[in-house]
Amino acid sequence: MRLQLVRFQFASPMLTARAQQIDDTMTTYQSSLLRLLDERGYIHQLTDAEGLDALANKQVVPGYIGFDATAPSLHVGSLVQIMLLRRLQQAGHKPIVVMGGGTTKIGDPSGKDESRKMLTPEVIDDNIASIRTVFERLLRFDDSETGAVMVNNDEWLGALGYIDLLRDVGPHFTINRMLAFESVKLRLDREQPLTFLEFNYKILQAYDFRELALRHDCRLQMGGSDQWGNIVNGIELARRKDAKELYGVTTPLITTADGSKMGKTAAGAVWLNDDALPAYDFWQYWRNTDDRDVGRFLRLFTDLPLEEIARLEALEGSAINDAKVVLANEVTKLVRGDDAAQAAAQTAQDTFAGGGLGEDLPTLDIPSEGMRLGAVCTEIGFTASNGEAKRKIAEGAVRLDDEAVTDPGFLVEVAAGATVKLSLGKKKHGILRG
RNA sequence: GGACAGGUGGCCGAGUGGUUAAAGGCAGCAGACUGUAAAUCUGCCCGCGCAAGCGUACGCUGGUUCGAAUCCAGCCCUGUCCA
Repeated sequence: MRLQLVRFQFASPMLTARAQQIDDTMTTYQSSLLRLLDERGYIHQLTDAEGLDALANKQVVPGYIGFDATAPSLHVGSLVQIMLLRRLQQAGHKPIVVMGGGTTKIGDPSGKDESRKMLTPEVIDDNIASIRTVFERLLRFDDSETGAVMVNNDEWLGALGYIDLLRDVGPHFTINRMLAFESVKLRLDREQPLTFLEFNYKILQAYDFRELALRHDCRLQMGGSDQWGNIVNGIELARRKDAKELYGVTTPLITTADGSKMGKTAAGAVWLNDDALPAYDFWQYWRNTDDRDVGRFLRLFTDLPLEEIARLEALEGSAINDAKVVLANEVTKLVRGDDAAQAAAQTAQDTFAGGGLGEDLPTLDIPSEGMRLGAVCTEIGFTASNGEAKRKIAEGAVRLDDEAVTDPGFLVEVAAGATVKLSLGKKKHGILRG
């Protein structure tokens, strides 16, 4: 929190020399790629705007973004990067999804307080397979020139011997410069440990870019602003080793208007995979977007035309809620598919506007002998523990069929075949079935 | 290997023998106000139990004491400086 302000001050002049901060006065781009990225708000920094602009105008540019394989699903925090690959493809270029199977074995020190636990190769492979399903909705994978491909950096990192690596790329990194990295400094400033293993992450990331340039003629790496240093490292490495000209783009750190990072809720991360988070909850996340974020998010996370977005964004007062519904519909459609989006929207409509029950709400079967209200709240997932449920009940936050129930011991009974609406607060609604 | 500092609830951070399930802040949840927004005010915020109550908890293991997050010993881990 306290270091956030100096976040973008890169200490080494070497790193910033070729960077170009994008500002309002930036001249318009020639290539449809950079125009698209620029007008939709994806660009934070570019290594060589003119060079990339010219290249994108002249040929299909293969570009990649690296993703973690530490969990079976990515979450909303990665969605900007995924959308960025989608834009790349929309602009007629080739997206390369790099899964960090090899680097996951190490752990990226960026921003993290503590070292990650190491995962077994089997778990990593399963994670990658699961994550791939989301990419398949948002990108077109095929063998054509602009078809997306997914690769695992374990393919090359795994085969690399340590000595070979040291001899090959080691000479191109100085400790002096590595120490200047924000992610490294952060750890040191906090007096937290940074292992040598994690320290090496930077070298491997640079190696990825070079390897992709050789294998897939990849010319562009994109990523979050925290990846700037890694991207520049890769570019430097390829220039020195192979005399290749590569390019980098970073996106702004996408925060919500109240300053927090995207994708965290009390219940946990907002996962992209179907089986990690119900579509209804995913839809609700977007429906609850802060007013100030609506326009920005529509540009970043939907394919709606800019004129349409401008119109929605201009809505004032409670009318902006319509824009939020559109946002929720569109994003859910992209990430979860049409059906899921429609079901979630319909459920929200029925539940909130209609005051009734939507089919897509979480549902719990009540045994014939009944169930205590506190247990019901926890079982359906509205509260984390019975204690919390009881507190909420005592506070008058829990309603059955819109009637507040304040007795934590209340025995919930639902006649066979009947349904009762359970609500906790304004936003959490569910169905109890007899 | 040596000297010093430190390890507290999701995070930050008080607390040096009892009234401490542990100040305060952040995050979170709920109530009021609204628009399923923001801001603000209020309440809640370890677990189990309908409840009385019980069980866990201040790096780990033992010890002192009627009583320990607080004292002692050993160990583990982290940082800083030195070798």
